Order: sequence, then structure tokens, then C-alpha cells
Amino acid sequence: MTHSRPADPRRPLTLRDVSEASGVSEMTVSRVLRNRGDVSGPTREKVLEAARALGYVPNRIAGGLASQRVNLVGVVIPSLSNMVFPDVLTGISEILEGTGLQPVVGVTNYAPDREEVVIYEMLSWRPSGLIIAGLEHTAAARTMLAQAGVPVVEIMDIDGTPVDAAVGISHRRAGRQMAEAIIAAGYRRIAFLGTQMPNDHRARKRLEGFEAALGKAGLSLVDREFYSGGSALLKGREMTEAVLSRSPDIDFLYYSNDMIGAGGLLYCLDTGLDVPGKIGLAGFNGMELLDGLSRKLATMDACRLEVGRHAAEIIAGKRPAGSGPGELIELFPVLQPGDTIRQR
Amino acid sequence: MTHSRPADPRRPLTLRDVSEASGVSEMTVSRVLRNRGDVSGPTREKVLEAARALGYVPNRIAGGLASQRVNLVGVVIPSLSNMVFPDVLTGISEILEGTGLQPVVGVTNYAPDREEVVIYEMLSWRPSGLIIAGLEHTAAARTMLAQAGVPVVEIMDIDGTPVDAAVGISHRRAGRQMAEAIIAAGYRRIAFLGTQMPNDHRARKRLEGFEAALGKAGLSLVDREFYSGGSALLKGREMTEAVLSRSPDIDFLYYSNDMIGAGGLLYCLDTGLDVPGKIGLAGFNGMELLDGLSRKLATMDACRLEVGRHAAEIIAGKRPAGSGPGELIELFPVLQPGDTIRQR
DNA sequence: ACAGCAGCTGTTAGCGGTAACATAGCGGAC
DNA sequence: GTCCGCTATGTTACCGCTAACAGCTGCTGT
Repeated sequence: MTHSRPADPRRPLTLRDVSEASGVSEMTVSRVLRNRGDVSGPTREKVLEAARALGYVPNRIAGGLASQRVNLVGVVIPSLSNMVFPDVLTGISEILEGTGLQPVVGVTNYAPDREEVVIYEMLSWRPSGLIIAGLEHTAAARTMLAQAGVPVVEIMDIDGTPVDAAVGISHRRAGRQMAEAIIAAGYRRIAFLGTQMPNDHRARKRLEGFEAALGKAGLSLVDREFYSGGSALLKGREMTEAVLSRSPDIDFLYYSNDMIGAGGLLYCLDTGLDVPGKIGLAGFNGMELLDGLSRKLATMDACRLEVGRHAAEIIAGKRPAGSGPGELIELFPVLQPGDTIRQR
Repeated sequence: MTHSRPADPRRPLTLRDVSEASGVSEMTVSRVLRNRGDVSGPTREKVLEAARALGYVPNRIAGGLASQRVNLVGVVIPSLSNMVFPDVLTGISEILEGTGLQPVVGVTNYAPDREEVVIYEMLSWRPSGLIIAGLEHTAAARTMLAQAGVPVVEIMDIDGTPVDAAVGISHRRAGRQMAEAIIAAGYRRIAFLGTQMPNDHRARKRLEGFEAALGKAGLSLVDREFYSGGSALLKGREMTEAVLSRSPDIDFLYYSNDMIGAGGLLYCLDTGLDVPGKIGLAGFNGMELLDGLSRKLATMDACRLEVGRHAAEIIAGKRPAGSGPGELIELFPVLQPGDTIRQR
């Protein structure tokens, strides 16, 4: 027992404890627990047995430091209650599952300075990669990302210049396509209802694309209404009521997301409006969550799962860190007309 | 430059780089960056300047190893798409915000063996505490939790024996209370609609409490229907249709969660049923999300925010790890009759 | 018989920080 | 002037693990 320590029962377990219990060196224990290198069957058994008996859990802090490798992938997103991001996370986890990599989530609440802090904290764990929503970051954040020395994937949006790689859809294009479909369906007096979030750049870009397409057709928004906070469904209802009482001749309501769109739809149905005859509605995101509504809201899928999957593949992939400008993967959302745009 | 290294520009930055750039020892840099110990104003400025100029991000892997302290709190939950858990997380983050502690989320998908793995991985980071949903775990998981040497808080449920501390509501009692309210309102032919998840122990306990109360009143469930997967709203609609066509004389539908309850409510309204006169409905969770529906679904709040807050307070608190059996905090959900239970 | 080699196990030297202690400088009380 | 006590900084020894390499077997081929 040359190396034995004072046997404080509350002292945290280390490799040495397993090593002593099983009569082999720490290195061999390490090899067994990581499945690395050659270890004979009997030794392996002995070690596993001892580790199990002691209830040993390896210390990854120490392991990470020694190996200079940490199997974490930082995922920086604006919010968890948006529903969009849990879906993205699902896509990420799905791909990361088999790779030994593990996602760690950081939430910014759409605040740029908060994002900066979250990125800093993420990088301080020296993760194997970073996935971050959006292309808009503070200068400091961009610098950190660029210097991180690990793959960085910016997701959800491709209208801009990524630091490294990017996966997402063009929200400008999405807005434009929706406008074109609405115009083609014969609607003319169109209003926009959305979130009052200066930092929701994707919603902003959709609106920009939407208005650009209206402009090209010689139209412009008849009314607009913004909200922030609260139950989205309820807000959608309230905003819709406000807009319709202010501008009763509106014939189309374009919402910045499906949730408020659904609230609006419920309002319209409750008040007996002719949807989609007299008035049409559309949202954005293609939220499966809402499939059980009486009418299917027109929407456009944001390709959430695919975005997550692609991003994770890039991180898990063989592409060497920081090599060149990185990939830019554009996905193409499909317009789902549902039951709230009239078909001619 | 006695200690200078080869100046590989891609080598990751360390304390030494900052130390050399600012002309002080590594220790002083460390002190400045952690705001610990006495450092003179000018020195502090010099160091911060150098760190900023280099874009240095401290390595917490090394820091954690050296200090034997890691400012992480593991949060182990079954799902992120349930909406319940993002709310709990919000409560946790709120409290942890000021403490320097940071939550790390692990998702188990309601699978006990997956939970075991997640706990193991969490503990391998040597977090300052663990928050975990539910009281039911595999034997191995319980052992790990008990031996972890850090505070462990089991949340959402208190019908059982916690490893350490617990914060939550009694789901048995919640089920009982709902049943009593339904019976008191005069409903007699009651059906249950819920998830087919053997590992959703809280839903199971609510149903147990519910049936126990029915039994006491000489009643029993007239019908029951289970589902798994898919859009909850849609499933609620489909299940409701199935139950009502099978048992047309049903006068109350008790759902295991608000989401499927909302689907059922929409179905009932669409088909012109008299709610709550001819048929009543109730769910569970008190989801603010659904506030915009035409009728407010009867429900019971699961105290999600409070649960998160209390759990985080225990972890952040002064209570020494593993001291005694830990606290058991019971919260009391309030029944919200909404518009779907008739009032006499 | 012996080099060569494969298979298994051990030894050494860090990884990048921080706790704990050591030390240098400096002003003031006496 | 001397000594004290304080503040500001430096030195040393790890934290628990793993990469890299160094042994030690016993078998193979010639």
C-alpha cells in the first residue's frame, strides 16, 4: 500500500482508488474506462468490477485538461420558449448522439450583450465546436468566434456574412415568397402583425422581404401592429382584434410567427369571419404543435430539424477547424398554404 | 524573455501569454480576471488591457481542476418539448443568475437508462449541484446521486422518497382534487385521456389520485384512451373523437395535460357540443401558452416557476452537501375552473 | 538460440490554472 | 531608526487525468 491515502470516506474518488482496488496502475484503469488501447480481458473485468463497486465516476475536468479535448458542443440560442429552438436542438442531438459529443445550451434572451457573455462562457469550456443562432453579433462576439480555433456554425439564417460556416434559410426570400403567394391569391389590403423585438433579425428580414415584394406589385402594408411578451396565442387574438377594428377593410393578416397567427385565426373564427374568403392569414415556422386547430394556418417551414442536423454534422465532421471561410448551406422552406389562403 | 514559448500564432492562449504581455506574474493575472485578492488599480488595468487585446478567454477546465470547484448546476429533465420544463428552467435561471452558477441541461426522453447515462455524464463534470425531475430512478442512478457529494434536488413531485431534497407538488393530491371538483359539479360519466408513457410517473400518479377519488364517490372511469407521439393538439382532437364516438354518453373528459385537453376542447367546440353544460373538460399544467383559446380550459397549475426557483435556491444556498435527508418542499397547485367545468 | 515483434502494463511529465504560503515594499507609531 | 502591519505581488506544489514512451513478457521464424 505504498501510495494509499488516508481513507476519508467522504473524499471524492479518483482513478487511484480504482487502481488500488483492482491492483493495476492508474493508466490501465484509465484505458479500460475509455476503451482505449489494449487491455487484457481479465484485467478489464477486474477494473470494471472495482469501478462499479466503488461507484467511481471519472472526472472529465481533469481528463479534458490532460487530453486537451472536451467533447462538448456549445449551442447558443435566443430562447427556449420559442419552440423553434427545442426542435433545432432535437436535430442537433440526433446527429451528435453517436459521436461522443454532447450539446450544451446557452440562452441569450435576444440580448446582444447577454449573447456576448454566453459565448465567452461557452468558449471558456474549450468546446469542440459552437453552434449559434443568427448572423448578427457584437463586434467583440464576432472576434471571439473567429479566434476560437474551433468550428463555428451560425444557424437559422443565411442573409449575411458568417464568421465560419452557416446553415439556414433566407428569411428575406421567405417573406418575399409569402407575399407573392398572397398577392397571387388576390389579396390586396394586407397588414403585418409581429413581435416588437429589435433583435429578432430573422423576423425583421422576413418583413423586409415581404414589403419588398409588396412594393414590386405596387402595394404596401395597410397596417401593422407589434407586441412583446405574454402568451403568444392571446396576443395574436388581441392584436388581430385591434387591427381589424382599426382597419376593417383589411383582407390579409401576415403574422411573424405561427403562434400569434393561430391566436388571430381563433379570433377570426370566433367572430365568424369568412376565412379564407373575406380574409386570409399566414404565419411562419410550420409548427407541428398547431396541427390540431380547426383550420390549418398557412405557413412556411423554417427547416428546424434539418438546420440542427446539418449544423451538428459540420461540427462532428472531418472538416478541420478554422479552415477557410467554411460552408454555407441554404435550405429551402416550402410554403404550406393550409386553409387560410384562398385557392383560385 | 526567459519563459517565452515558440510564438505559434495558432497556439491557444494561456494565462502565461497575458502574463508576459502585461509584465506581471500569472498569479496576478489570475487574480485580476477573477476579481479575487488585492490587486492595485494600475496593475489591474494593465492586465485587463492585455487580456482584451489578446482576446484571452480563461480556461475553466484548468481552473476547475485547480480550484476543485465547478460553477455548474446539472439539470436533468425528460424533455424540452413538453413546455413544462422550459418554464422550470426559467425559474432556475432566474435564481442562479446572480450566484455565478450556471445551469447545464440534460434530456432523458423519459427513458430510465438514458437518465442513468445523463446523470453519469453530469456528475463527471463535478457540478456544484444537481436538479433532476422526478423521484423514480434506477437503483444505479439513485446510488450515484446519493454518493455524488453535492446537493441533489428532485423536482416536480413529492409522492415518494427523495435521495436528498425535493421540491414539487403532490400529483396524487392534484388528481384527487380535480376529481372532487368534477364530481361536485355534477358530472358522473367520466373518461380519461392521456399519454401512453409508462415512465411519466407524474401523469400516472395524477390518474391514481383521480381514480381513488372517483372510487370514494362510488364512481369509476367510463372510458380511457392513450396515445403517444405526434402533435399533442391533434392527438387530443383525435382521441376525443374516438372516445365520444365509442361512449357517446360521456359527460366529462379528464386529460393528462393541457395540450391534448386543448385539442379536445377545439373538437368539442367545432362539433357544437355544449361545453361545459353537456360535457366538461379539464387538463393539467396551467399553461399560459393556451390563454388565447376561445374558452379557458379547466386546469391545475404545476407551479413550474416556483419549483425551479426553490430548487435553485437550495443548490445555491448555504446548506452543506449531503447533510442529512435534505428538505422536502411541497407546493400547492390551485385549481383553475376556467370555462369548461360548469359552476353550480 | 536469438532477434523481432506483438500484446500488455507501467512510468514520467505535463495540461492550465489556483490555494496557500512566502516575500517585498512602504508608511506610521514609538 | 526600528519594528510592525499592511498591501501588492511572486513562488511552489499540486488538482486528476492522459499522451507518449518505456519496459516486460512470451511467441515466432529462421
